[in-house]
Amino acid sequence: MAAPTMNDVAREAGVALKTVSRFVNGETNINPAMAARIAAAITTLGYRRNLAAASIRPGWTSRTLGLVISDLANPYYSVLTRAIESRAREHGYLVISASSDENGQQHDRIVDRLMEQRIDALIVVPPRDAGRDWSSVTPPIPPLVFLDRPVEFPAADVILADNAGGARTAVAELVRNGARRIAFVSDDLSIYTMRERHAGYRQALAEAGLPVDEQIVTSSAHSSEDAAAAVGRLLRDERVDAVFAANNRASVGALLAFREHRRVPLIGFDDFEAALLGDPAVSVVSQDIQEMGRLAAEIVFRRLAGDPGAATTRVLPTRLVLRGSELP
Amino acid sequence: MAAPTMNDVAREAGVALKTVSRFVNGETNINPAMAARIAAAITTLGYRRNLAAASIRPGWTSRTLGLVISDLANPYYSVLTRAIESRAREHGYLVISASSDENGQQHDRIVDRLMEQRIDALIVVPPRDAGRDWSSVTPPIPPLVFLDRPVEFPAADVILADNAGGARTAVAELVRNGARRIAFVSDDLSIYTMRERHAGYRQALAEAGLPVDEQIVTSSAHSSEDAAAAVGRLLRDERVDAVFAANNRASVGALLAFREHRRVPLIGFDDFEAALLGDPAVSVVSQDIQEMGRLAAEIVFRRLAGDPGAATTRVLPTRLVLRGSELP
DNA sequence: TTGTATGCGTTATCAT
DNA sequence: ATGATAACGCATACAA
Repeated sequence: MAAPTMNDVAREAGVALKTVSRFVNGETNINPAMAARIAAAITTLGYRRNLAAASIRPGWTSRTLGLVISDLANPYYSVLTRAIESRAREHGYLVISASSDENGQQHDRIVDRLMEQRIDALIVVPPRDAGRDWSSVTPPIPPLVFLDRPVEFPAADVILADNAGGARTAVAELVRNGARRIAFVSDDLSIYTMRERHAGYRQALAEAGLPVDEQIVTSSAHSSEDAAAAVGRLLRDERVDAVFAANNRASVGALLAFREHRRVPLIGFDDFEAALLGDPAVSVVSQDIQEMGRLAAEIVFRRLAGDPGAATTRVLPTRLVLRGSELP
Repeated sequence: MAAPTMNDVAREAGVALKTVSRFVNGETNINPAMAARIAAAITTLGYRRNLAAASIRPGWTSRTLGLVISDLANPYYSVLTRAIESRAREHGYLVISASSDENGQQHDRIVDRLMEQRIDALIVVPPRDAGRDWSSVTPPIPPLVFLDRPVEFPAADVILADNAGGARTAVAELVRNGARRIAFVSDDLSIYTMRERHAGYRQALAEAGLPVDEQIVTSSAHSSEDAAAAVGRLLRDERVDAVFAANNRASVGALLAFREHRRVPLIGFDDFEAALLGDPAVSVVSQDIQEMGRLAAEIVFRRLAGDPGAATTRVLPTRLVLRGSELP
């Protein structure tokens, strides 16, 4: 009833345990006759090797990656996860992913559990509210890559997007098209990416010699419904003549609000499926999420292969995709 | 340099291995003084237990779930995965998920690997092109749940959505609003859900006494771009007076085509983010994906708790959400 | 309450 | 080429 083991196979085939191990591990120096007997025994018994048992041997690992993101239900993270998963499988690795919901405690519990599961490497999107103090974590620590948000931890590689630069370019474009009073809609500014995009927004205004008015900056748009309500309020200000939406939820919210009030020029951060369906289609600051995932996996496997180089920080460029919604 | 083990902790604390094991497993009968020494040793050494090692002991498991879906980048599956992940964590379980890309070989490799990793249970969306012949898989097999598509395997539970019924209701609604020549747009009919929705479409037409015209049935819409092109072609037929889109990609494609040609009444299968942004908003047959994930997890943990009941097949209802696009 | 000895399924050493 | 035996990190009878 219990799962058959190598020992069972060895007995069934009338060979020694070690020979089965050799066969299973694809070693070549093995008598064809014995190999056939072993193969037959494996089939009749329905034997499957136990990788968990194998992985506790010195020099062996779980061939498993840990990934901690904010929320897999958000397309941004699911596309990212998919990209990492694809690369991982090319290397024979499986991915264990889990969502922190931006909750520091939940994040920490997940990380602890993944470490106990002995994942070979860890890719982490740090949660909004701090989470674990990495600097106090004692080695050995598996290869560690932070995504999207920087963390003070010398041993880890970091991959960021050019959030500030992308936002700045987008807002400058709105200004170039004649906007003078541009509203800013984002999720909580305690989130690094939101802060950076907000900084880019302010920088663009400053460069254009335009004033920053906190009345038209709102950072409470967690869902698209929140964002729709917020933009609705902002549009009551007749002088608001454009909107910069700092994430895809905010963009969707702006579109919803436009339906009920009035349309103004809009650029959003992050591409989203519905962007093409707007009339006009929605212009966005696009980041290459797949590239970020690919790069994270590449770094991880380079580290696992033994690359001892100093930790790196990569900032990926963003791209302003103009589709019409930026125009008055 | 290597990760510290229980033995290291025991030596550091000056106690026996077993006492550390007791402490780590939260047993109570333990001398407070020793407990303190052990706690200190764990901190200084940075000890973390090795769950992989623990899991090979009889009676212990990996506390890990395997999940095989089609494509995590598709919002349908990412929401599903997220729902399962949330429930799993409530039970102290981690989820290893992987995408088959509807490829039978890839699916089988993933399943094999997950079994070798000794996941405690397996949740599977069977791939389009057959994949593994489950009936030939030898026990013991972990608790197994098939999602979205039925499989001939008596030991497994199955959760389906009412694909045919949902499609039938939607098409009937289009008919009720005066449509007489309704185009059908779907992904490949080799996919079970597409076949079922197609059957519902035909049934509704039959019940309305309307003819089925294969000229306006297209099943090559894998992406929204494919779907847009297909719908564009269909709309050249002046008499096409409505579209039923059999999945969310097809719905998006229809909306794109409407922009370039003409708008006709539309109902889609599966809700999608952009549905609310259309003008009019897009009516859909909505399935409760979260409920499906929740239910899958519930069944799994009931089986893991030892429920020996016969395998069940659940068919979840769909809901027709009318938002305006169904009208002429 | 604490410790000793044994085994889980696997791979590695070293002999044959 | 094959096999006996030890070891991986952990938990559990069982003894003390």
